[in-house]
Amino acid sequence: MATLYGRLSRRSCCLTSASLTRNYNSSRLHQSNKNISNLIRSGRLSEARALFDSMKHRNAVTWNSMISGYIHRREIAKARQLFDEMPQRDIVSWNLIVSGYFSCRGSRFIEEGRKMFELMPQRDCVSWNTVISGYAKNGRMDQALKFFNAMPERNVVSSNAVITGFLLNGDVDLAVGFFKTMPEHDSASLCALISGLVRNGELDMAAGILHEFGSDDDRKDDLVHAYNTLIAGYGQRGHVEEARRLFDEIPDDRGGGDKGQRRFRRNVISWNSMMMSYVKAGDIVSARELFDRMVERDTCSWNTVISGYVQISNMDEASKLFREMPSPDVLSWNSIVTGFAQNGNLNLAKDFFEKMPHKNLISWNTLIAGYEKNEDYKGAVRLFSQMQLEGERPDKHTLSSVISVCTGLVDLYLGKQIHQLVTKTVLPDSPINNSLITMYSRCGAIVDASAVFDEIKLYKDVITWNAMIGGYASHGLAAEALELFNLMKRLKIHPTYITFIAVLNACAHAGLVEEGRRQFKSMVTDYGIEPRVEHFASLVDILGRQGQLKEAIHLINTMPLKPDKAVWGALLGACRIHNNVQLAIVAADALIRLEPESSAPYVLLYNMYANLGQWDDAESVRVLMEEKNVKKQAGYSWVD
DNA sequence: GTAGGGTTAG
Repeated sequence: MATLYGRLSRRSCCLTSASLTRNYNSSRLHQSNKNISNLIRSGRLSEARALFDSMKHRNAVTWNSMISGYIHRREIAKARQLFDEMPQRDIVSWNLIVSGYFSCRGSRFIEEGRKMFELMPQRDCVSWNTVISGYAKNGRMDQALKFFNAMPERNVVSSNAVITGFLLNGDVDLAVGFFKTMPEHDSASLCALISGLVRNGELDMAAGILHEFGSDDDRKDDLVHAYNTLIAGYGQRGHVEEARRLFDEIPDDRGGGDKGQRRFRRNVISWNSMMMSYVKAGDIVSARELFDRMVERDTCSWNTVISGYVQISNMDEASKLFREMPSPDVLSWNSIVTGFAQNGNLNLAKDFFEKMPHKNLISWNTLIAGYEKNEDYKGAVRLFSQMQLEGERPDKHTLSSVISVCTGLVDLYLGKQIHQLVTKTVLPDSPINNSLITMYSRCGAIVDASAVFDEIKLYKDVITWNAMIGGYASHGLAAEALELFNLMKRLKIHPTYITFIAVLNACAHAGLVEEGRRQFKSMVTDYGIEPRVEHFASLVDILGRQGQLKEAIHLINTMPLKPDKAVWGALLGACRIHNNVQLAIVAADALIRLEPESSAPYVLLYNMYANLGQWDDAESVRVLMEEKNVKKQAGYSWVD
């Protein structure tokens, strides 16, 4: 008995301790794996790697998690290195490495991904779908379809990837046709189709399909996703009524105890999307009404309504909500910084910026753009260097702001440095090129401006043309400006009112009265552009410079718009050139009415009298100025 | 740990 008991207990004791050890080890491994994936999820890749390196025992999941971490960061070389070092690769490792190559830009990577797919010891549905969606996302639908057709067993995911691919290429009809011939749809198929149609601007077609296929019972549980996409799509484009109609079609999620039974009902994203539609339409009252009616709000709900108040510059309400919200994230902070910066309150914007627990690139860009817009150029430059010191890499939004800063500072040296940074770090897009052209021409470097213009091979938008024509005009290069304008017209690029401001300015600088009149007329009759006060100012400038002062004042008296300070300023400048004191008094008088605090008209009149030797009159202008308590501003000299 | 779909900030 005792022997038997002893044997048994010894044996079971043995067994128990072995299995305990095994269990202990496996649960430790499991815990470490979980820690790795949590670290990766929160973006702490190097900590994950340190934990990975410290682990004595690893399994395939450990390796695969680490590989997927590198793939998410687009560090494919490191992912590949781990893949090669891995003692035993399973099918997930292979799928990961294939998807890693396909998610990198460039055909070299895609070919490598395909090569890895072909090397796979075995393949499952995921492997095939990875390749199909990889090709589809890179616009290679020929290859995607080739693999789709060659696949031994397809599932819905395969077809959904094809739909997404068609829609990324803008092939709306192919996508819809493919969807209709699919053997089975699931909620993701419908959602992929709807969101692709929305991206292609086919909102009403999307609504039709949603109503036609959305009533199938088996997908009611996820139908709300498709509705949300379409609500947001209508909202983004300002069709708030259509958005609201869809929102009202979804059964309400508030009150009532039958939540479990009703599968198709509003969720937080439906409410957020509807609020966003109102915010986009500038209807903060309706957005707020929805916000107050919501039962469950998430961070995005708060952010949406806060951004609504920021948009209408109601910073009291925006910051009140910001203080009330439970857990503000980077977006909430960025909205508040945007709001204060837009309202010219740079100090508060900076205060909030410095208090942020986490900053991202957008935080920096927001503040730098705010400084630029408020013309605190030195502050913007300080922030830009601070940003780089703190290891944040500027993107094209940053650089675009900083180029405008150089324009504001008229700092050609800094401008050239930024230009070099642009060439090294980003693919310059239209806004970047346009601000480079403006920067160079403001800094007097018209040759560099036209070099930027000439280097744009692919696409010049109308703003690019305007910037270049305006640059030539302000440098007095009327022939170049007009030549470019003619080229633009030959290329069928439709000029805007800004183009004509530049063209008229060019005529003014070159003394081309008839050409100026002709262009002004052509603007109205050939292009249907309503003349603005700036155009009249240019025309007055054109006439005035050539001494046609009577024609100029007649134009001012008969123009259909109220002449502003640019119009009267042009006349006053012309009077000075041609020594017409009588008319100068009229112009100066009008300018003083518009801007009583400005000293410029007084100084100009004073100098004119002085030039003519009429010192008594000059003195009376100075006395008048003193009486009206106008201070002479820097930059205006008593001496002409 | 791998393939397809939804909302917010510059």
